[in-house]
Amino acid sequence: MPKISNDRLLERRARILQGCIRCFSRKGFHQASMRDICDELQMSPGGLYRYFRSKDEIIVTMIEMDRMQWQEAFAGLSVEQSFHESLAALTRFAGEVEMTDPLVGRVWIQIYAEATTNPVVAPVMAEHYRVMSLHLEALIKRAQERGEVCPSLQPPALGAFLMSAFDGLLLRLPVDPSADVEAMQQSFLDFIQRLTQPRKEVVQ
Amino acid sequence: MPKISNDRLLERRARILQGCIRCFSRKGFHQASMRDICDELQMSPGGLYRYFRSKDEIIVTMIEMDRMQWQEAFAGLSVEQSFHESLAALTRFAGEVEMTDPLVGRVWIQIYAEATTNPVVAPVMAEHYRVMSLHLEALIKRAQERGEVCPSLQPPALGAFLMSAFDGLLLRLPVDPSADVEAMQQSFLDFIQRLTQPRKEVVQ
DNA sequence: CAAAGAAAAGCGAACGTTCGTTCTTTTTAA
DNA sequence: TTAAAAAGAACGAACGTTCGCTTTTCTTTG
Repeated sequence: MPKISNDRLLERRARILQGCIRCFSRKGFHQASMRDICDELQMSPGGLYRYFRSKDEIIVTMIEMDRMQWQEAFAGLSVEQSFHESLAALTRFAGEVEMTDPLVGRVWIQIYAEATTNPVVAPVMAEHYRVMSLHLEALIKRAQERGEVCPSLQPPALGAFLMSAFDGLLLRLPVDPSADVEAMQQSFLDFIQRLTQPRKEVVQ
Repeated sequence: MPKISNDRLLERRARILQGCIRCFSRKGFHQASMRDICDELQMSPGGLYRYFRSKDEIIVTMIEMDRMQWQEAFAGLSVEQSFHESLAALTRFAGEVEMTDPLVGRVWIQIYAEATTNPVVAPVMAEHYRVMSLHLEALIKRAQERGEVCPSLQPPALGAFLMSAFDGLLLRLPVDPSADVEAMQQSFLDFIQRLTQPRKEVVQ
């Protein structure tokens, strides 16, 4: 009874998701048909549907995998790192998993779009966003306690600002072919450093 | 010979676009069928296709209409306004045409998504983004010449940062039901004020 | 230790819908 | 009377998904 091992199953699903990213980034979520995905992966519809019950489940799984990766990224931050070192590390991580590979960035815009109308995707995406926001706000609060970030800045508002800035970068990349992701990320970090540093008046 | 007048034709097209916004925001660009749009507008496919040659042309027209509106918004800025008054005015405009009505915000995410893969939409969106960026950079340069914005900040990088922040807000709204658009816009403006104000060292 | 057996894994044709668009027909208004 | 405008039936293509069949692979057994 050749029941696939759990590791093999996860590996298969991961491989399928990679193929889906290629297809979605090439044609878009709804333009890429299940047949396209099958062709890309050299498998049959029947085989594909053994690993994902529906097209929606594919996109939902993508979001959940991303959430797990971000969870690890936040967990991997050291308390010894400064606020700006932490932000830089997170930015580097974002670049690696979402932006440097232009394929993934495109797919993320499509996931956001899908979440606006698809009732299966919406709650998963909302939860993803909520968790990310909380992580970022916690990071800001800690930085304020250590005097690295001006205490007059409200963590929820500042967190929203930072998240929006980097999310917005995601929107720009496919539309601006001349954009240099890493240079932009670095300049964003510089701006944030300048914005958040405590004022002399406040320190005194 | 009832040939429609030019005004009436434009009015018709505008009404159709409004209906499309309702449909797209409800179901998404690809999930909303031409039939859905016809039902929403109480017209027939034949009638609809008299005003738009294809579904792509609808979304392209939406982008071009938006570009014209923004062109007017930038043109309407007074040279007497301070940089931050100008930004506030633009933000208010963005709120009115794109964010306060949650329908439109959703549709814009879909337009971005469509632009990542649809070869008809992509160049129109790229041009839209390019023009917006140039306007914003020009505004920043003028502000620097008048000493309202720290001259050490690079206009292209700062412009990209500001645009990303507000674009990112667009992404957040449908995903975060608790978000208060206007409060967030205000806090963003405050952050930008703090970020851009000239430093004492530089002024001296 | 091979061969039988069983059940999961994989396949791909086929399903019923629905899609964007076209085209012929009817209505409308000058 | 006439030509534009609106209507809506009809088109072929393509969609996500299903389902019955074949292949593969591991356990069990002689």
